[in-house]
Amino acid sequence: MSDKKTQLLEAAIDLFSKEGFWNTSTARISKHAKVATGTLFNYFPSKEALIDEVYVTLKHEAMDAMFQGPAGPDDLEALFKQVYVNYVRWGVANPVRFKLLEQLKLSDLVSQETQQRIYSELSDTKELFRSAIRDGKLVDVTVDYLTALITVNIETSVKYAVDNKLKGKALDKFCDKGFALLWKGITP
Amino acid sequence: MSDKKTQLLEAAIDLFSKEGFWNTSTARISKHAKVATGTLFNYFPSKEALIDEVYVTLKHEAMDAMFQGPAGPDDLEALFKQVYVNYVRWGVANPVRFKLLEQLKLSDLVSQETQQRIYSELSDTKELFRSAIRDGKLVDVTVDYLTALITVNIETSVKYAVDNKLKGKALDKFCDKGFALLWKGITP
Amino acid sequence: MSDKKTQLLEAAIDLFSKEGFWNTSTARISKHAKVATGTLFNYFPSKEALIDEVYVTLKHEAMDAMFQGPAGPDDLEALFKQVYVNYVRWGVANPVRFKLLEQLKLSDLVSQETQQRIYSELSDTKELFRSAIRDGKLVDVTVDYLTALITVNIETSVKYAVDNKLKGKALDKFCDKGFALLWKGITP
Amino acid sequence: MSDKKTQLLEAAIDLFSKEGFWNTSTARISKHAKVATGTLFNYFPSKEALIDEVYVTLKHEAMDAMFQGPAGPDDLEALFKQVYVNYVRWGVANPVRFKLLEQLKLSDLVSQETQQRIYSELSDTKELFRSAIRDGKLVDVTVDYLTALITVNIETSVKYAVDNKLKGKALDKFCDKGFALLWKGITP
DNA sequence: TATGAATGAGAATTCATTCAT
DNA sequence: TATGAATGAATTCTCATTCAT
Repeated sequence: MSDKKTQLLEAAIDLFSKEGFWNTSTARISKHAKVATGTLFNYFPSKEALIDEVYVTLKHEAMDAMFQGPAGPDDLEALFKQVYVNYVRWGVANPVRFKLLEQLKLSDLVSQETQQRIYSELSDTKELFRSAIRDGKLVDVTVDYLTALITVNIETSVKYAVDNKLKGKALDKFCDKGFALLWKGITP
Repeated sequence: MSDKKTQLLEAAIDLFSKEGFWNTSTARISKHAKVATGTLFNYFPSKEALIDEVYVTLKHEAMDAMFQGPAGPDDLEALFKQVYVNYVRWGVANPVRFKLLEQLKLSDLVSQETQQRIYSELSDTKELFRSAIRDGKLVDVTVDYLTALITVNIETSVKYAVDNKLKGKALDKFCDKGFALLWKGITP
Repeated sequence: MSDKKTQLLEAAIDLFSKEGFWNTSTARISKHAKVATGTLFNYFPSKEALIDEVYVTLKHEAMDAMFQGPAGPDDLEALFKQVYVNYVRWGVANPVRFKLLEQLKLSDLVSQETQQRIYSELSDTKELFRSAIRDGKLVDVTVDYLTALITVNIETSVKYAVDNKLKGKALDKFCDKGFALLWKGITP
Repeated sequence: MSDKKTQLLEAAIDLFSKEGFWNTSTARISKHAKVATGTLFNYFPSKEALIDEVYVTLKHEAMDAMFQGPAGPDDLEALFKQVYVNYVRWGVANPVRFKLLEQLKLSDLVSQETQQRIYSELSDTKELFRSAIRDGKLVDVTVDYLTALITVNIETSVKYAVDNKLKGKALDKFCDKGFALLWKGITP
């Protein structure tokens, strides 16, 4: 990715998280990225497109972080915990990016197409949920409802860890306890 | 509350939910409320103050709805379930207001003071949680974490019910199952 | 018509004729009219709408000037000459407005609707042409062609009189000769 | 003329006629001509210079078409008719170029120098008019006025033929009638 | 208290032109 | 000679807020 494009994305992330999307003009983003006002529009056709790309960038970073590690689909609990811990750790390590991602998700600023695109990248996970429910390994509610419940639980946990600046042993302990609680709540 | 003030708040709720906060100018709110542009500023010193008051209004409506019914602090499960069901019902009956409330909560548009004020009105509930944890009736995590988990679970449930337009028996059944899941997840 | 609206229209006419449409920004028009930049958009929803209204204003002025005088449809030649002379006189008296009108007509800047609206106000004249052709008082070509020929002849005559700053006796003489030429060209 | 220069001129003609001068950016012209944005400025020092050259190109094409054929200055009517018919035919065959030429003439976009240059190429014609007037073969008005009248008559005729898409016999007939009308109007 | 015309700073976006490669 | 990324001034239009009536 071009140098200037990266600069612009980073500047946008920085300013958006500090000041909010609507209080951050494209002019300020350009200035913060040390490029001319017109340059922004060489890389992003509109402010909306820039926001979309910020979202995709952060989402991919978060997903890359989450889906790391040795655990495979055979041991469901280990896999879930791995994702849980990975995400909490990423959030704690990148609080600005985490907060921004949360805000973007609910802001109506990301286009439908982009949200669909990201969503479709998670179809494997959804399939995993579906078969786990069918096999009686997870509680018997609709996939969508279960997915939503799990998602907000993890997000809330990350937010708590971030807000309380947990780290080291305390963070490990929090993860253990938090995941245990989640697992208890979603297994039959 | 003055007639015009109510008209303005209702017009704001209507337009905010239809078009979003940033696409709704004070001029359009005034027109929608059938008052002059200047009149809005007789009742609200600024657009931000109007948004704050919209938030307080909706939050109070939701809270009034939630904390209704016979159940008291003696039977914790019955009380929780009552709140759970009340909120889901309110959300299903007022999807526009529910959605708006959710958006406002995460938008950085409500001032810190207002959020604090609302939060402090919930101190009783928090106290209830605290003693329930101490008595071993709820899982042993911090009050803040538990409160957050319960809150997002309920919100997610309402959103699911709203999105799927559940009503009648199906809604009752969803509430039963959803609450059972929640209760299982937060009791030792 | 409101004071400010008139100021804006006059400022627009002045600047458009001096600098051209595309070199005249709305900001300069506002400043020239001694109102704030936003005020222009209280009276005209867009720059295009302003241009449209400038066109309508000038066109109506020109038409009001043309269709004055005692001659009626009974004496066709007298009527035509009256219009011819009226228009030449108006053009000579208002060279800036005349030039601007000519430019606007050919600039693609006036909306189709507005052109149609003006055109429809001339249906009487067209009807007069039609019946004169049918009665053998004018040469037998299509109404549209004849109208176009007469129009450009008059416009060319005005332009010549304007460019050469004819006035007084010289102007009268030019009108006599010019009209005689035109009349000779369009009568059988 | 260099290949790329021709491509650029043709691209400019194409886009100008489709979208207008002000809605056509140099970037789009370059892209349409399949050269880089900078290349345009290797051949034309500015957008204005490009427009000038478009004008000269089209004007020369039109003039080349007009002054063809066997008729000479001895038979004035035959010569005039030849020019008249040639121009109508060229306009009908090249409606896009004709329309563009008309627009350019009135747009203030062609520099004074260029207009002078073209004008001076027509001095022979003007001289022909002058002597014809002196010899009593054309009506006795100033050369400039007569030239202007004849010019707009022909242009109007071409426009009519173009707009009504005349061709074949209908076009021939129109030329005969139209020229007869013109000739009647400018001969004593 | 109600009105709504007026304000002017600020927003997103465009585009002719330059210049290092 | 050809390229096309970079520039930044300029443009149209918006809108929260004010204030004279």
